[in-house]
Amino acid sequence: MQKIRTRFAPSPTGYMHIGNLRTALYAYLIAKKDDGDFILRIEDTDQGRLVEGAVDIIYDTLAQCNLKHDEGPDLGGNYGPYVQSERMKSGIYYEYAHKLVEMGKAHVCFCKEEDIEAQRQKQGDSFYFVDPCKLLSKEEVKQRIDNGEEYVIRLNVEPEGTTSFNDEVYGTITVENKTLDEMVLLKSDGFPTYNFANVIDDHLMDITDVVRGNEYLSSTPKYNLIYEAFGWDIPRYIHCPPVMKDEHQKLSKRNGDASFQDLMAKGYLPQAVLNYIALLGWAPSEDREVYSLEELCKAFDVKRIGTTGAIFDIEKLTWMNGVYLRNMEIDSYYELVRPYIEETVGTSFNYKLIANAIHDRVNILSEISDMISFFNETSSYETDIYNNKKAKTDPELTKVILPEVYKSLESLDTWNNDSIFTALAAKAQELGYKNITMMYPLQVALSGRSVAPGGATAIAEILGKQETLKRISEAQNRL
RNA sequence: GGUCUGUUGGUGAAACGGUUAACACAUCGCCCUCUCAAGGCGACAUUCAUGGGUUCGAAUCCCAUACAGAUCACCA
Repeated sequence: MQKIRTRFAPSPTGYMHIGNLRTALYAYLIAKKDDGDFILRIEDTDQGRLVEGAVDIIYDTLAQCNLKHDEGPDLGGNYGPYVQSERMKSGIYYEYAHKLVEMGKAHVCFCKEEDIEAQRQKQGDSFYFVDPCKLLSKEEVKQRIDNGEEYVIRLNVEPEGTTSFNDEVYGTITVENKTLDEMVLLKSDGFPTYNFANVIDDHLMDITDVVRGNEYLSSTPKYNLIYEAFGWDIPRYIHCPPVMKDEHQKLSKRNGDASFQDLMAKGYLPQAVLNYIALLGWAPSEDREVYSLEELCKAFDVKRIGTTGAIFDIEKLTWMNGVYLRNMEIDSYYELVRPYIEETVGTSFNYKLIANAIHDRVNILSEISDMISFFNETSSYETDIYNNKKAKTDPELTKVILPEVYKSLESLDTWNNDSIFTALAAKAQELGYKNITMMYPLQVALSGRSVAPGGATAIAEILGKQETLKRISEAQNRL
């Protein structure tokens, strides 16, 4: 069997959007499932849209996601160059376009763009462009070119009959040829059109599976006409449904939607993002959702790609990110979280203890700061924060609880979560309270919050004996 | 407007003519519990856009309608 080769062919716009990343993921999975090659090709023929550093964003994203390409501008390979603007320099597109003319599959056209447009306006929907230049004799064409007249090369299309192709996800699609234009292959400035360059490159690079967004579904018959004109093999097509922002709009830069970079900045993990977007438009055959990249390679099946646009749900991504954080190997987790902890709390506390306290509570890294900021100092609060139904506490009761807590802790020699808890639980029993009645006021005294990450005793352990006692006294003074 | 494609709960989705229409997120309960989480348990679509067929039997097949998206460039 022929080796599978897929490609990711982004244009460097300086923004890796989620739909694009997913297309890259699918292309990668399709190749890797069968030990194929995944190729990166940069499509930068639109010089006007070129953005500084944009190519690096593409490299960085693929690297962060561990989507390793086998060939590309940075790695080289047997099918280079891998940057379209460089390929253009060798004149391949020009040559292939003219070859098609010689073969009688395309023709030179001198029509003015404005004239065609005017005609289109006049005739409306019934418009079908019949190119008078098709009838020109070879000699006349040559002469006009020699005279310096501008021209384009257009594909010949017979208006009769239909063209159909098979898409792996959408099935067989048939269109009438008369709806197909005699598309421009080579522009009057000598540059190829995107569609033409794409076909030439894919063929020259031996791409077996073309993976792209379903917005290309309508133009695929045109692509096939080019393949057929050359007598080339048509690749397998895998058109992916769009990733939507809501029912009506795709996720896009224009709408200010999150890019991959934005998600990273918010503290999402690349693996979680990848896992989540794999599930947008594709469903595994087993009842499972959490997959590593490797596992995705095995489980992925083109046949299970859906046909309808999927709305990007940040809440589910957030949940999944939390799953990744919780499932992480503990030392990696410490290292990952350490900078976030030290950034808001400094190095005066044991970062591992704090990391443990927030382990089950963090879904995205950017939440950490707010979660633990009270370790620096408690924010101001009203005394009615001590009113707690479940703990049956109120400010008055707190006035008697806090001194008891203080006394118990003051005499404690061993300072850790267990010893603190044991001492307070014993005290509670002695006084005839439920544990929570002792713990809740302590939590408030130490954190200034009604809700805190970790129990009161865990917080006390992290703060240390001295700071704990100090905060209890301060809290008493406020009452 | 022409052409192409699609339509299962708030969201992602499964189902390949016969099930009480999986599962996950979210939501809401309960349990656990020193708060909140995490974890456990449970609730949540009499119904698969609508209307017709075909069939003993339809979310699944066919046809119409509605709605949505894509595409109709010398842009990529």
